[in-house]
Formats: sequence, C-alpha cells, structure tokens
Amino acid sequence: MNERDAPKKLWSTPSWLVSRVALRAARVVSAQLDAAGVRRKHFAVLVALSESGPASQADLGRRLALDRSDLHAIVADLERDGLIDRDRDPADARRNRVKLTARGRAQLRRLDAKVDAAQDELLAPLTKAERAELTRLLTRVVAHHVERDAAAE
Amino acid sequence: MNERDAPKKLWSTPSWLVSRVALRAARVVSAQLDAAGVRRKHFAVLVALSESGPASQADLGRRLALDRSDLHAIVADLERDGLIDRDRDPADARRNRVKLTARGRAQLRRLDAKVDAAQDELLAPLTKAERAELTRLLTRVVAHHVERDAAAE
DNA sequence: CAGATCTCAGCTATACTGAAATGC
DNA sequence: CGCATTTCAGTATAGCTGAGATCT
Repeated sequence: MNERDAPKKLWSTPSWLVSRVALRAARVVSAQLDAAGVRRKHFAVLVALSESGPASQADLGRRLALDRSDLHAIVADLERDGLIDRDRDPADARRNRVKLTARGRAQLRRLDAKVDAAQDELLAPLTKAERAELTRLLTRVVAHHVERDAAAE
Repeated sequence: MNERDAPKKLWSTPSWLVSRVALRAARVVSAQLDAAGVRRKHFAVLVALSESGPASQADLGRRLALDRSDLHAIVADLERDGLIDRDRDPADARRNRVKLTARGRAQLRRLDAKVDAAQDELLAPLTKAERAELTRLLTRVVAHHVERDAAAE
C-alpha cells in the first residue's frame, strides 16, 4: 500500500498530479543543491543576476515571483556567503543594487550542472521528445496565468 | 516586470515550471474548496474513502502520501464537521476505522464539481488533447518515482 | 503629497520528525 | 519481544501580510 494505490480520481486530476511532481522536483533539486549549502530560491536569484545583470531586490522579486520579505533573507544569505554584492543604487537611493561576485558566478556554474542533473532524475521515465512536450505544456499553463494576473493588474 | 520576465533558464527548467504550475493549481483548487470550508487534503481523504470504503488512518496516509501526523488533524476536522465517522477496528484495536457519513458523501459530490471546475481553470489554455497528454506525462513521472521509492523499501 | 523600496515581525499551510501510549 | 497504529509536540520551508523608515 502506497501512493500508487491512491484513488483513481486523483490519478486523473491534473492539479493533484502536478502537486506530486512538484514535491518530487523540490526533493531532487534540493538534494543536489544541499551539498553546496544553497536552496532553490537562492539559485533562482543567482540565475536572474547572471542573465540580466545587477537588479534591485524589488525587481528580482517581481521577476522570480518571490516575496520582498523572503528575498530580503535570501539576499542576506548570498551576501554573507560572498556570492553577491549589495550597495545603494546611485540613481535611486531607495534601491539596493544587487550584483553577482566572481565567486557567485563560479558557484552558479557548478549549481547549473547540479540542477541539470536533477532535471534528468526528475524526468527519467520520459524520452527527450516527451520532456520537450511536457515543458511546452507547462510553459503554456504558467504563461496563461501570468498574463491573467497582469491583465487584472 | 513580472514573472514573465523570469530568466530564460528557469522557463526551460521543468522543475521550476512544475513548481509554478503547482502553486497555481493549489490556488485555484483552494479557492473552489474554501467556500465549503474544506482543504485539499480533506478532499483527498473523502475521495479515498468514497472509492475504497472504510480505512485506517495509517492506510489513508500511505495511499495519499499524507503524514500520520497531518492525517490526525485532517480526520479530526472531518469528524467535527460530521463528514466521517470514526471507531475502533474490531479486527485490530490499534486501528481507527474511518468511514464516510451520508453527509460526507453528499458533500463530496459538491466538492467533486468544484474541483473539476478548478481543473478547467488551471488548464484553460490547453486543448482537450493537450490536457490528456499533460496528464499522461505527469502520471508517468509520478508513477516512476513511486516505484523507485517502493523498490528502495 | 502619493508611491516605491527595504526591513522586520509575524502569520498560515505543507511536509516532516521524535517519542510516548497502546495493541498485535 | 519486535512491530504497527494513533496521538501529540515540535521543526523547516514556502508563501504571504502589516507596518515603519527612507527616499523619489
């Protein structure tokens, strides 16, 4: 008796399935990142800084859908570990300008490989084409809800 | 600036996408169930009891992948609301025998419709065929990890 | 002035652990 | 005895809220 004996109704309910997959995803990704002492949100922040350059905390929060409050703690962790630098934005003194350090950049390269390995572990039973299709469908769902939120202001 | 401006790297990372979809799923389902004063886990327990008849808490926990501790609280809620009955299992006095009441059965019918509506809301941008394909792929992923856990004992 | 940003204290829900009491 | 079940207390993380201080 285990999860495989869950009600048929749930096995055909996308919201239940996606929650189960999200839990597995969190586990495999966290397991990969744990050794580096980094959590998933920390990784997301490093990725965003690497891709788009320095940003304010408010900006990072909006782009990554992270709360200002959580972001505050994450950025403090990353700064303590020397992976990012923080200073006042000279153009707008309300903002903290957050940027990757060389050490953060190097750490991100290592983390990238670990996160890629976790994807492989998560999607092990799927072919390459199926993984692409799953990614496409999930992307469409997320995009739809993001646009709906934006339309609602 | 919002989630749509998240790093491209994340938009192509299945674990990130599936977490975002799971959050949206939790929101739309919870919104539907809130009015009835029921949460998602409560719904899952009702579904399991309806499909397979009376069960012990340990059994429900294994089948629904819910912790014994959480299940304790859920079952207490459902009993307080008159949706389930609980008594000692005469065949094994360690077990609580949990079963649906008539009221629970009636409530479940209403909740079923609400959860179905939430699926529609969640998967709005997808065609029927795409929804079926997404469900199939997610099922394969969950089943894979469930079997792996079972094999590891 | 209204509005944005950062910080801090706290909240709820979810997932999980340890241990005691009871019964097989 | 070892093992299963229930109950209870407690932990960690994610997502979120309210409010104050500061700045545009």
